[in-house]
Amino acid sequence: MEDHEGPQRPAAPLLARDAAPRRPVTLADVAREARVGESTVSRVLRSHGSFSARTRAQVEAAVARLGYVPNRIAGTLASTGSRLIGIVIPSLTNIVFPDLLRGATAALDAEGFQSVIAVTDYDQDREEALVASLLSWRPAGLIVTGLEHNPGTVRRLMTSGVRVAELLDIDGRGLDIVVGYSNRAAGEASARHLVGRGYRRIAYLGHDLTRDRRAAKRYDGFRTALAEAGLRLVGEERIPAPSSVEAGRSGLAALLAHTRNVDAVYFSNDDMALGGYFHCLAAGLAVPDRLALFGYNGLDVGRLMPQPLATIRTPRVEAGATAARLLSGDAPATVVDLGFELIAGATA
Amino acid sequence: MEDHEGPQRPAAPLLARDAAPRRPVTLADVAREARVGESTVSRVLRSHGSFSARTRAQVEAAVARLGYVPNRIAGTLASTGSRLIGIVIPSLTNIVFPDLLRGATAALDAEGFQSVIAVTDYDQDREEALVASLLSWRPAGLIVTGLEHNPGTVRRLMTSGVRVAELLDIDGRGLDIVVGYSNRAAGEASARHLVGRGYRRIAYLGHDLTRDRRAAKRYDGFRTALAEAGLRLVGEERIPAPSSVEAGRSGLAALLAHTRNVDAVYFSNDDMALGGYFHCLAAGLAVPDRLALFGYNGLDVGRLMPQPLATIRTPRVEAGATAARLLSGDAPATVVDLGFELIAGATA
DNA sequence: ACAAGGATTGGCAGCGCTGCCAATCCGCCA
DNA sequence: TGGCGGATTGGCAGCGCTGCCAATCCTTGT
Repeated sequence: MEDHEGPQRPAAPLLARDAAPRRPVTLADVAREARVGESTVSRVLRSHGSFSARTRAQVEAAVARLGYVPNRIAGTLASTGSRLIGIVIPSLTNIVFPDLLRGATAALDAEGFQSVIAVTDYDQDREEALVASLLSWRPAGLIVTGLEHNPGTVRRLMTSGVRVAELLDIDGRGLDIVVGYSNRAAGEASARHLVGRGYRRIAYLGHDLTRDRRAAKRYDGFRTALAEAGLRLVGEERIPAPSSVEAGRSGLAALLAHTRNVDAVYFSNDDMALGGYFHCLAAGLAVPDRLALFGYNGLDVGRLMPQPLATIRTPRVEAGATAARLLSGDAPATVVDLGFELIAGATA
Repeated sequence: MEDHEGPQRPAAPLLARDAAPRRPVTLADVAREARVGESTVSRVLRSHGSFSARTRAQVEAAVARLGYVPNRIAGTLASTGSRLIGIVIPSLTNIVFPDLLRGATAALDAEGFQSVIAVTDYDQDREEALVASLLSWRPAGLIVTGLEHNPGTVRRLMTSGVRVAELLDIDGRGLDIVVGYSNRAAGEASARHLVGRGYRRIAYLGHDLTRDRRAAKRYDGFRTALAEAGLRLVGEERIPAPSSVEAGRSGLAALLAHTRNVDAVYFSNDDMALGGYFHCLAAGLAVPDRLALFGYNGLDVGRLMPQPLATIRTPRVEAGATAARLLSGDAPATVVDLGFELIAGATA
C-alpha cells in the first residue's frame, strides 16, 4: 500500500465568492422592475391565480434581469405549509436506506418537495431529538423507519399535526400511514423454504437485534416457523454491531467453529450472507451441498454471485416512493402492504 | 419464487392524528404562560444573551407545559442565515454517495445543521434546477459533487453569496471550498501498479463516462500512465449505463469475448470489479494468474472477497465530514487534498 | 351605448421570531 | 444613603412573501 497525497496540481481555485455584499433581490425589487404589484409577481411565479400573458412576460423578464431567487423561507412563513418532507432513517451504511431515500426523493422531487434527512444510528433517543429538530422546520410530512419509537417521539409526532409515514414494517400498530411488508412473515417464509428444501440443522447468524427491531421480527418469525415444523435452531451467533459483509464473514467462521453439523444458515440480511458466502469460498465449503445460505433484502449483488443468493427481495425503493406519494397527496391514514418475494436462488 | 402479499395481520393502525386543529403554540403563548417577554423566551431558548436562572426555569416549564416547538422557518426569516445545508449528489445507487452523505450529516448534525438533499442522476441540467431549488431555502452552505457544472449552475452558485463545497475531485478549478482527491492521479497510480506487477495486456471496463466525469479522469490518468510505460489498452468496453455489479459481470464477459489475451482489467470502480470477479469465479478464470482485476473506491466488500480486491481506497466519508466542517466553520476558500491509498490486494 | 360579470391587478396586514434599544433592577462602593 | 454600571427584561419594527379584499379593466349581451 502506498499513500498518495496527490500532487498540488489542482489549479488554484477561488473564483472568489461575489465580494459585493449588496442587498439580496426581493420580490418587491422584481415588482418595481416589472412595474407591477408584488402580488402580481407572486401570482406569476407560482402560476397561481390569473394574470395576462403580457404581465407574465414582464415579470419573467424582470426576474431574469435581476437574477431573482424566491425566498421559500418567507413564502413558507406567509403561507400555510412548507414543501419540505423530513426523512429519518437509522443508517446510511446498509444500502436498504439509501434505496428507500432514492424512492422517496424521486417521488417527492416530482411533486416539488425537498427532502431533509436525518440519521439515527439505530438510536431511539437520537430519533426523538431528530424528529423534534425536523418538526421545527414545519415540514409537510415526516417519513420515519419502523413502528417502534420512544414515547416522546410518538407524542411529538401525534401532537405536531404533521402527516407521518412509517416505513419498512407493518408488524405492529402505526400512527398514520404505514408502508412496508411483514418482516415476521418474511422470516417465516424463509424458514419454510429451508425446511421444504430438506435442511434440518439450521443455524442463525445475525447482527445487533436490540437496535434493529425489524431484524428481530424476522428472527422471531423464522424461529416460529421452525418450531411449527418441529425444529429449532441448532446454533446461532450474534455480532454485537451493525450488519456488514465483514460481520457475516467472520461471524460464519465463528458460528461454524462452535456448532457441529450445521447444514444451513439463515442470515439477518444479504450483507451478512454475502460475507458468509465469501467465507465458504475461502474455506472451500461447498454451497449449498455442505452448507446452504439464506439472506434477506434481495440486493443486486446477491443475484450476481456465481450462485445466486437465496433470499427475500423487499420493495424498499417502492416503499419510499409510495410513502412520498401518499404524504404529498394527503392520503388518508392507511397500511400499505407491499409484500415481498422469495428468491430461491442457488445457495439453499 | 413465491409472492407474499403478507396476511392482513397488521393491527389496525390509525392512532388517528390529532383531530383538534387548534392554533399551534407560538413563542408569544410561551411568553404569556411564563409571564415574561417574548424576547426573554427567545433568549432562553437559544441560550443567547443573559437571563436569570429563575427565568430560565419559568420558561422551560412553560415550554414543557404547552409542548411548544420553535418555528425555525420564522426564526430563519427574522435572523440572517438558516441552519440548512444543501447537499447535491449524482446518485444514491453507488454506495460512495451515501458514504459522503454519512460523513456530512454526522458532522453537520454535531454543529446543529440539517441536511437537505437532492439527487441529480448524473444530469447537469437537473443539477442546475436542483441547485436553484435548494438556494430558495437560503441554506447556509451547499455541498455539490465534482467540479464540472453547467454555466447556469456556476452563475447561480457564484451570485447566491452562499458558501459552496465541491467534493470528490480536485482536478480542475473550484469555486470556493474543494475537498477530495485526484482521480487522475488515482488512475495513474493504478496503471503504474499493474505495469509494475508485470501485466502488459491490459484492458479497461467502464460505465458511462460522459456523465461520470470523475471516472473519465481516472480513465485518462490510467491511459496516460500506460503510455508513459510504452503501453496502451489492448481492449476496452463501456457499458452505457451507471456502474453496477451486473454491468461489471456482463461487461467482462463481453470484453473477453472480443479481446484476446487480456491479462489484466482496470475497472471503473469496485462495483464493476466485483461483478468481474464473479464472472471469473463463474467462468473458472483464475485470478490473478489468468486475469488480474483492479478496481476503485476501496469498498468493504472488496476487502472481504476470498481474494482481497486490488483497488484504491478513497476517503469519501472524510470528504463529506471535512466539507461539512469547513462550511459550518466558515473557513476561507481552499482546496483540501485528502489523498487516496492503493490497496495491493490479491487480485492483481 | 350601458350594465353585468369575469379577468386582472394592487394594497397591505400579518406569518412567528430575532435584533436593537430603552427601561428596570440590583449589588456594591464611596 | 446616593449613585453607578452591569445584569435582566420588555417592546416593537421588520425579515420577504402570501392571502384576502377592493379597485379597475375588459368583454359580451341587450
